[in-house]
Amino acid sequence: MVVVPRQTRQRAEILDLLEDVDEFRSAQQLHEMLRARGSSVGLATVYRAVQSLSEHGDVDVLRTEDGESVYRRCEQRSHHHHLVCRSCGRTVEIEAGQAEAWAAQVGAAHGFDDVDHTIELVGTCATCRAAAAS
Amino acid sequence: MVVVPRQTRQRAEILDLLEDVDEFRSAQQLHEMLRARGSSVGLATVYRAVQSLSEHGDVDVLRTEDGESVYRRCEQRSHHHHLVCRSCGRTVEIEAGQAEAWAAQVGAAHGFDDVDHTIELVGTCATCRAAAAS
DNA sequence: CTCCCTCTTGAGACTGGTTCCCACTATAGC
DNA sequence: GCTATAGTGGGAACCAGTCTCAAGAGGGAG
Repeated sequence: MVVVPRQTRQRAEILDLLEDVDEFRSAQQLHEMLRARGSSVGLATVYRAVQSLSEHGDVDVLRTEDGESVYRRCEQRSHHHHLVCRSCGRTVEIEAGQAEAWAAQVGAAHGFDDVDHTIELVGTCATCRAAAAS
Repeated sequence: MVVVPRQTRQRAEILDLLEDVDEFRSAQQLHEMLRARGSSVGLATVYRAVQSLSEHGDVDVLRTEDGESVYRRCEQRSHHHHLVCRSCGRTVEIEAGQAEAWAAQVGAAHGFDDVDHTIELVGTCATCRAAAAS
């Protein structure tokens, strides 16, 4: 009962773009980047694409501090978390087995079932720290 | 240089309300609840109040899945995390020493400094699970 | 107790991200 | 190729949250 999205020029271009980008980007940024590349795709289409991609697990979504959704194509298709540089946006995908075990255990201790967790790390990467010290 | 907010009827009423509420609520919900109680406070004022309260650490803020900010008066004034029931909103404040140590360690391993973390747990509490099984 | 400066309030305008609407277009199975 | 059907796009709509600014209140000085 899984619906496979139809293959269109627009979706292909959005996927292409996501391949080339390594940081989390908002739908609007992606839209602008597409126009800059010379391909015209509607903003609504970008939103639809990233949404369906994220539902299928092909891109990861994060909410920025000001509530914007940002998207990124991740290497690992399995469940993982992110360590993001607050200055340059560089992103490292991290395993969180330990933290997840902890989450499950804490949930169980309080009688909670089906415990989902949100774990994200934000810091300053070595490069940016060096740059700031100049 | 810390500015103490002036004491007004509106702020008092908002604090009062927060005392009586045990789940995370949005500014809009709080506003409605105030009107239901018969006290008229502007929506903008509710936003201003919860914002300043959260800056002073008097209430905790969470972002819901759809990007809304929700507020709750917490027992612990020190840094802590939450385990929230996805069905009834019941909230347990939890210590996360283990997870925090892990976060700091992972950050350091990748050369990141000043690593902040976001850790929230959502599950189904025992009461709601029992109710669902009926 | 009063005055007055200053901070706060509140109604409504505004912003910006996101979704909806709907006529038009392009895809894919036949 | 044809056609049913899903996808597209531009603009309107939506909604949480912020801003504006005139009117209202708090609270220290006198």
